[in-house]
Amino acid sequence: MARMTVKTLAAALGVSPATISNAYNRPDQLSPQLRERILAAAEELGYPGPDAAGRILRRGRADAVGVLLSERLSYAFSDPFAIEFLTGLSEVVEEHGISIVLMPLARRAAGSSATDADQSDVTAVRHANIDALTILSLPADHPAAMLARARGIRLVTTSVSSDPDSSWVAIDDCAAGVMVGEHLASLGHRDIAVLVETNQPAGSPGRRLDAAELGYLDYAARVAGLRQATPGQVMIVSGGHNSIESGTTATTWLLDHDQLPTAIVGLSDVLALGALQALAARRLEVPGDVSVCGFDDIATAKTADLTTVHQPIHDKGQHVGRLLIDPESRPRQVLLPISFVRRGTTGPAPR
Amino acid sequence: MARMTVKTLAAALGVSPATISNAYNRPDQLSPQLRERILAAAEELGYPGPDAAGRILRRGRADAVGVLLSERLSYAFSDPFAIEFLTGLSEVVEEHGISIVLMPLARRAAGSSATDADQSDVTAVRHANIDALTILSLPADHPAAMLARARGIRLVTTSVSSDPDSSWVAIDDCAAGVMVGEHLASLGHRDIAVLVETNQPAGSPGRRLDAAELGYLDYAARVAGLRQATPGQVMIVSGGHNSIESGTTATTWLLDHDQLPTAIVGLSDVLALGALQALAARRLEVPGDVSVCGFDDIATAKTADLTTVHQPIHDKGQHVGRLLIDPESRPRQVLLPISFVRRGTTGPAPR
DNA sequence: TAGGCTGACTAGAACGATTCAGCAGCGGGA
DNA sequence: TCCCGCTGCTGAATCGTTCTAGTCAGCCTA
Repeated sequence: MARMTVKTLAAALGVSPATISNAYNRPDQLSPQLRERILAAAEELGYPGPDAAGRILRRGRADAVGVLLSERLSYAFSDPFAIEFLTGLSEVVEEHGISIVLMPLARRAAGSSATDADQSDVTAVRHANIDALTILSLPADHPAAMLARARGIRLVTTSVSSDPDSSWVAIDDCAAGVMVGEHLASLGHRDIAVLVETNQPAGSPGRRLDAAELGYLDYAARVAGLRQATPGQVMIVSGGHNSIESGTTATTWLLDHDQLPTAIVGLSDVLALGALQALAARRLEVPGDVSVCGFDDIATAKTADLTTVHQPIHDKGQHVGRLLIDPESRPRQVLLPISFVRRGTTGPAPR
Repeated sequence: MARMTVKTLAAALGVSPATISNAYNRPDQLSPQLRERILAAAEELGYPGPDAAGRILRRGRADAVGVLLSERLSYAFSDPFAIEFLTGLSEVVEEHGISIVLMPLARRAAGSSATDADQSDVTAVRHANIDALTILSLPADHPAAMLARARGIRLVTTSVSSDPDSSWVAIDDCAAGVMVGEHLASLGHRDIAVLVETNQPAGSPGRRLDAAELGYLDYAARVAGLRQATPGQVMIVSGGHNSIESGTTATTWLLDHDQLPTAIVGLSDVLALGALQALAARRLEVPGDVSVCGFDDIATAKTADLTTVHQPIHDKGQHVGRLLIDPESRPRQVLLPISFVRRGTTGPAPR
């Protein structure tokens, strides 16, 4: 038997396709008896209801929003920040029956392009059937974002932008950096290392970065703020993508290269937690020998007694969710409050 | 200016729409010069590439797989099992450039239906544009699963089924239950309480369930196995959906109703962890006063020194991922190994 | 009885792309 | 010289639905 469509079912029942459609989507447009008859026939003939693809094409709406988490989808799931963000986001969108599409951002096989960001393959967002998109931990001028804009997909980013036509929900990353910088400066730290994430594959060796290499980084403003508020030198190190493991790798690199500063700042809490692990493994006292500080205040930061900058991650997700499903397309900007949280991992710089 | 489509771009360039399509999808079908010319014109005229909806309708493939996690999407993110499963799943699918669609399962507003499961609204899976679907923590005969089958969507479930036409990746839940039962029996426990999840809203009060009420439960086999291997009585209690909080609620209910057994079995590790918290809050010794045991062996089970039944969650996600994207549609079944992990939360029954 | 209104249903045109069969034109082998 | 096959491109059909603009019969009102 041929595939059942709205047309074949209509033919079988001797009614118009439009009526079948109405039976499913607008019950008030036809008599209850006929509707019952149609639904019964659908059941009997095995018509599974309107096809999603056809429906979406015609209606011009997918009832789904996209989330681009980071270079590798699978990394995101081990990132408490991403999880908490997603929780807030999903609370809002699921309330409206909207689905969430998580898209991979494959690395292009042969990369002869100039910039780092260009290396990622955005076909997934090109082919994705979504009404709106949000990107996390990616700069607002990332190719994926540009493509979304070009495709006419509502875009909500998570970093401050001066463009009044863009929607975003963000914190003042520079101010956050300043908070940490001032705190460390007041404690006498003049030699600081910053742990950043890079989109290097897992297990990459630690390495030192030039400030210029930070361009691609979504959180570059944090480093800028830190630098601004700190009288001493700031070295930038990375151990790979955003994870505890990378924090450990980067910190171990510092230790192995005899570059141990008096304070280590993880650009995210997980990186800072990784630093704590590496230091513990080498029997170094925190904050006696080294101070450690993070950003974001994820749940485990509290457990680990990590000094950090709090931001309302869950709220952020909710706000983004609201903007994503908002039918009125006027761009909106939301700046969320942050606060410095002093805990036990920072102390006076050793002499 | 009118919206750019493949047709308008073709007209502007004086070529056929087919050629535009080929320029994007089959570069070998046209000369490199023309392809360049087309791509350049697209850039200049602001054509964002083929529209996703039209493309999907025509090709009959969405390049996306769906995941139905549980009653509430947002709950799933706080469930380490789901996260680990998703990690494995995403590793596989992102490798193929396939997106993951997380779908909500809204509760229907007015429920006059007979069964519990019927109460959930499956419109999300009806409208979802996906090639395959997997369901987690939901019985294989859940309406959502039935609908997926009817729609001709490949379905991969996570519980054993005798139907040779169905694909699944699962463990032997009954055997897992037996393992726990035998362990507890050998320690002299004759009075056991099982903590189960129900799809009740968050913050529901604890309550006792009849065995008959377990029908809807995906993990009913675990209870059956447990009962089978245990000589004593087994009481079933719930505090709501699968979460630490529910475990606490259910355990508190036991304490408040003077029904404290010698052993508490959480049907998942998070429920067991909740039990541990509730017991600690009441200053009860584990395993001195009460033994506690879980299922699944999530990462925190190890940290909490919780006795449990190990299953390869990450592998499970990977296997499901592979079956989801497998183009050859022959159904496949995968039974994963399990092992009992005795840790510190179980001990001899007190007299 | 004419005119207007309402409720129930329909015809047919989009929506935007992909794909298959096919058709020029051209170079080369026999 | 003839014919074959190849490259590069096109025309038209198709995917399955929804929506707009109706038609039509029946009923109420004046």
